[in-house]
Amino acid sequence: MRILVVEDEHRIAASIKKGLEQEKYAVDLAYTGTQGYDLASTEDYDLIVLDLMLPGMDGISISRELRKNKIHTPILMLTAKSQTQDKITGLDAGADDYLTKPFSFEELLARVRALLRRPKKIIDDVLHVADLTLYSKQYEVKRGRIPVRLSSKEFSLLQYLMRNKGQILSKEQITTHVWDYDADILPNTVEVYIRNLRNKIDSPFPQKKPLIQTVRGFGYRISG
Amino acid sequence: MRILVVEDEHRIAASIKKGLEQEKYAVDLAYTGTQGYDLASTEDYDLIVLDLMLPGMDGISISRELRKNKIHTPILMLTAKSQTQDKITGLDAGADDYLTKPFSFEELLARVRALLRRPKKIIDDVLHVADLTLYSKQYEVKRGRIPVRLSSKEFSLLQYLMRNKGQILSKEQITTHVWDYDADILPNTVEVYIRNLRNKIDSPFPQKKPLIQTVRGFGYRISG
DNA sequence: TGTTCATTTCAGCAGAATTTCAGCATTAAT
DNA sequence: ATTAATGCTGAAATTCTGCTGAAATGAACA
Repeated sequence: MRILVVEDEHRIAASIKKGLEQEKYAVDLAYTGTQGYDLASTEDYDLIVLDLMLPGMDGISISRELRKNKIHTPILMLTAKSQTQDKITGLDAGADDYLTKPFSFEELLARVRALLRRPKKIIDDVLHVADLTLYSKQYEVKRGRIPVRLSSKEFSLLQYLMRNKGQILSKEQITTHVWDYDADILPNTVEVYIRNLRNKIDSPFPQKKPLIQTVRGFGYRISG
Repeated sequence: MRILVVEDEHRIAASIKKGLEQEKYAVDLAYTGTQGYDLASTEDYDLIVLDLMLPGMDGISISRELRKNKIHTPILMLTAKSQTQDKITGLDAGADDYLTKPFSFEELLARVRALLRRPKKIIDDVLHVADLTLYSKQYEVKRGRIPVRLSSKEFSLLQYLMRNKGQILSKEQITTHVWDYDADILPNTVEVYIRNLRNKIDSPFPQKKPLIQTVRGFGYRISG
């Protein structure tokens, strides 16, 4: 799957690229509107992630021009504020979905997958690891029959771990996926949140095998 | 009997159309998800045959959106693989039956007939949560036997909460559902309306368990 | 025009969540 | 055994969220 990211803020662009590449997508970057438009109209992408405000040629114009030229690559528009008007104009211009900054990488990924129509992602509404269950829609987590109360960050982190159960996830991977792209998070923060999670899903059940494992030097993993 | 078939593979779509027309059904075709959704939400069909994988908008989203908008036309979902998980998700999303590809036309016909025979579901006019009752047509709300006077926004908000009872609804979800699409509403407005509702349906009944719950970091939920 | 009611915003507060910090513990490598 | 590096922990610092009383705005209507 090839994805083109058109975003003038290099830092954000780089962070998106990195995250998507970890998900095994092939990512090209463009930093200006014109460059983005040229690539989009000459190369064959599966998805275009398009910033609304760009030097050279703004996102809406690009979108409109591409559609006019019968290029129907799905477009995910990034907009700075939740300006309803922007959203409408963007969708009018041919964007397929939009995302309001700032967003966490998981949100971006969810939209990307939706646009690429991966049926896989539809499945993960309810996640299981051993007797731990996470209901994404209800924001509910249970160990066996016991409900577990989590804060929203704790919830996102657990969700990310469970979506990748059995896999070792580095602290860096965790921060790029669970936090907003512009969050400047110390690795220690992840450690603290891991501890919080353990205190809520492992420590209260000493008779059960702990689910969250530390893999020294690499990261963390959840498995049953 | 009017049937809408949403299927991107033209060959399959044409074949279904032909077969159904031989059975004296009136058949419309849509080749993309968005087109399908538009037709389904504006025209009055007796049945929708919906492919799961579609360009533009997948079957599950269409299904979910239609149900959300109180369109209860029976849906027969066509799925490529016999993924149980897909089926469950599909049923959750409001589909009434399934058919796994590839199928014979006779199988399809059997399901179509079964679904058309079913008595039409009655739309939920009267909503209940514990002893709270909301009469949509009458714009009337009662806690037990006591009538409660609500403003129109309060009413819409309560209706939305009750239609999704037990589910956590974020402030953003609430604003997009209860307010006009172009309303630019602060999250605080939702907070204020929640307070108003509480003052009318919970606070006056201190002996009863409050129905509206805050789930910090996620949103609000009504449940009995 | 004024009055009333509904709607929306504002500003301040309290408490919760998030993040950092500094010291300690554990591990792996010499 | 010594030493870095890495991870863990309690607690403090900071930021964020939700709640609230009250004010501003808007709409309906006499």
